[in-house]
Amino acid sequence: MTQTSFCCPDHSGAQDAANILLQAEARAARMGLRLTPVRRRTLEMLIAAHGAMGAYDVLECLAAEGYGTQPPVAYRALNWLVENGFAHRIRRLNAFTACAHPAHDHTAAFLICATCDSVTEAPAGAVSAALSAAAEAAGFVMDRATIEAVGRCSVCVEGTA
Amino acid sequence: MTQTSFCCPDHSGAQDAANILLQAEARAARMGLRLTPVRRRTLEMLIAAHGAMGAYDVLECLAAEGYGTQPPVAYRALNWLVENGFAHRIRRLNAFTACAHPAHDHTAAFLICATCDSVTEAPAGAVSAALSAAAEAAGFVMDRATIEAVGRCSVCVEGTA
DNA sequence: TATCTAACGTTATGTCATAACAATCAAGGC
DNA sequence: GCCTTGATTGTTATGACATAACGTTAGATA
Ligand SMILES: [Zn+2]
Ligand SMILES: [Zn+2]
Ligand SMILES: [Zn+2]
Ligand SMILES: [Zn+2]
Repeated sequence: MTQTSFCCPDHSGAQDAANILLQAEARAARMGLRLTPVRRRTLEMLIAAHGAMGAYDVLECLAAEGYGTQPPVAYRALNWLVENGFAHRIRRLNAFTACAHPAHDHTAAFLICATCDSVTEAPAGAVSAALSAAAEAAGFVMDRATIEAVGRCSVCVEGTA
Repeated sequence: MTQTSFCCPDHSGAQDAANILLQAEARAARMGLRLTPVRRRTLEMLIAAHGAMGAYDVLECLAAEGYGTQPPVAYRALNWLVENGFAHRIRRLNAFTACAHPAHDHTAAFLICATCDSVTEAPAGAVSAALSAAAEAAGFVMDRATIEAVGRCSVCVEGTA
């Protein structure tokens, strides 16, 4: 796997795959987090997938490479990656995707294309702030958020227009 | 069922249950939508539940009242309600909730309390606008969105402080 | 080395959701 | 009225997603 950049316009501004992995490794070392073989391989898969993967897709790959063959193996690795900021869960798709910016903590928003199924991580600072403000108006203290938009990506909009 | 107002502070500003149902009926009539017995009963349940209900919870109630006993019965009613703006789906909970403002189309945000499991629908105009803007910056055209915050509601914050 | 804990793997089960098809019902044209 | 047509409701069966519980292994600690 020597891919050094993404292939579609949706990701023109994203870090390339190798760079994402480097950021993740640096962060794991810095925080004393154990990026074990299963976890690391799972993360590599998510990065290479260039989009969202279901837990059972991940499991299939892991099993083919000699790791465990049962669902908890995939779910444990995926949940650990999510909890530690290396990946995100896309609830609308019941799927997971590698974080594009694992170097720093952040709330992410996802742009899900209804036509080509692509998933793009977008900066959600302003959105998160607006949501937090709306919550505060109701006396609600926000810990974390799920923010997902469904529509058409730039490629598919072009095709339709 | 003659409840005319909600019981907890989280909903102090919400329309009361009967009023929500009236709004929904008016809207159905106005738009020529068929609020059939199963659909109407399902909506009433969601309103009375005063929070989110899983599809299988709904199914259990419907079955007990003489409607169908199999999952598609509940899912069809729930999906119809969601598609036509009478209810919302809470993805984080794999559950559904009655729309608090069925009179007009809107993007909703949900405040999910991690302590007491309450779910509150909050106005999401500003949040949706911010998300739409972030999407547009990526050339993405947003159709609809899932916006859910997890944290602690005003009641539970009080208790902890 | 002895001990402790995190991580891994398994079996088994639970929960959520839909495909496919048959029966029924409401509305419009004859 | 009677038939056609599409929407709605019901069923059986299956698929997809996720976790509980427990034993084993591997790394760290003393
Ligand atoms: Zn991220
Ligand atoms: Zn697309
Ligand atoms: Zn609503
Ligand atoms: Zn609460």
